[in-house]
Amino acid sequence: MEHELIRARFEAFLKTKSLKLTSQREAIFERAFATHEHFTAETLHRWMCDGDDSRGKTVSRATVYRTLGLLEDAGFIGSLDTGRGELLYEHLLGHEHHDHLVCIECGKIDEFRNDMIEDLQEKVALDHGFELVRHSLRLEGHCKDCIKVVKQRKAAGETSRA
Amino acid sequence: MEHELIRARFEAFLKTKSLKLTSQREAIFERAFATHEHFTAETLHRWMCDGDDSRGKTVSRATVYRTLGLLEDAGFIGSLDTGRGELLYEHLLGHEHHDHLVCIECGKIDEFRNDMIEDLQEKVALDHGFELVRHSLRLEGHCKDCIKVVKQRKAAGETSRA
DNA sequence: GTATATGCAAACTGTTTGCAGGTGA
DNA sequence: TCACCTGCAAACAGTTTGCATATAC
Repeated sequence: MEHELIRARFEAFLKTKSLKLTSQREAIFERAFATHEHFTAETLHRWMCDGDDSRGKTVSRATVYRTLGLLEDAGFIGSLDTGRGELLYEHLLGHEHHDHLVCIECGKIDEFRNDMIEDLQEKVALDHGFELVRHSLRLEGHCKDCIKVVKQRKAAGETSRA
Repeated sequence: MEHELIRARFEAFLKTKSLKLTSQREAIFERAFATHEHFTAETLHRWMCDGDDSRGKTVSRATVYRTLGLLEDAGFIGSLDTGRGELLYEHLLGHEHHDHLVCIECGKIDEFRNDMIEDLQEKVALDHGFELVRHSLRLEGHCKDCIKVVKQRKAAGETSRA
């Protein structure tokens, strides 16, 4: 989806909700859609404070959290939890639904979509009398690059716990 | 699996790790395996303080967290995040691997197992060069009982945000 | 003009940690 | 005995909130 179009939708959304188009909301929105990575609220805040954004507009932490919540409610961005007490965001518009592969070694995140899994989930929900609203599927393991590292470490003799 | 057997495994585990069988660890272990519900560290702590446990042994919050971590590392219990900054535990022994259906209305948690989904996950990981270590799949929606409630609410006129 | 936003700092939640004293093997 | 544990309270991270001030419409 074109950036212009997404931007227009954002403005329309604010209008219909009688929310104001403030410079902060604009900056946060732009920054969130400028990246194709996943990011935490904290990361986004840092990006904006560090002037990594050309506009150099700084925004308070509170506003970042508030605005991300807003964007999520509106469906512009989605969140997935890292499994360790943090929320990762990603923009959704212009992006098909997908699930994630997370490398537990280096943190890399890959995306995938598998329609067969999606269909089976629907079926499972149905069988249990559930009306499926959303799902979160996270596959965790070692990515291509880390598999060797992990193997080497094992070969070098275990010193790990558990 | 028999309780006695699980208990024996727990003691064996402690022994092999040179960990001590303290009254606190014993009490936490027993309490965790006495329930078939999912629970948070906080909940378990409350259960124990409230003397809901016949032994009335109280244990500090810190020890509850430490012991649950221990039990998780050892594979006695598993954790799933609620999606909102809390960890839910469940005991694993005598319990096949399964995934969860969560009602976003009443919080009810159902379990399911679908081998086809499991296989497809392996396939996806393989296709991406990942070595799969674990996964977390959470289906969220409205359970049988809540579907009506939600419908009624909708019929009664939307007052919700977003 | 006024409802809505913002920034700040303080509050909150779930969890972890340092340390002095206690306890199981 | 002595390494390992515990309880406490303080520290932490991520996030939310109350309130006075600022701003979009």
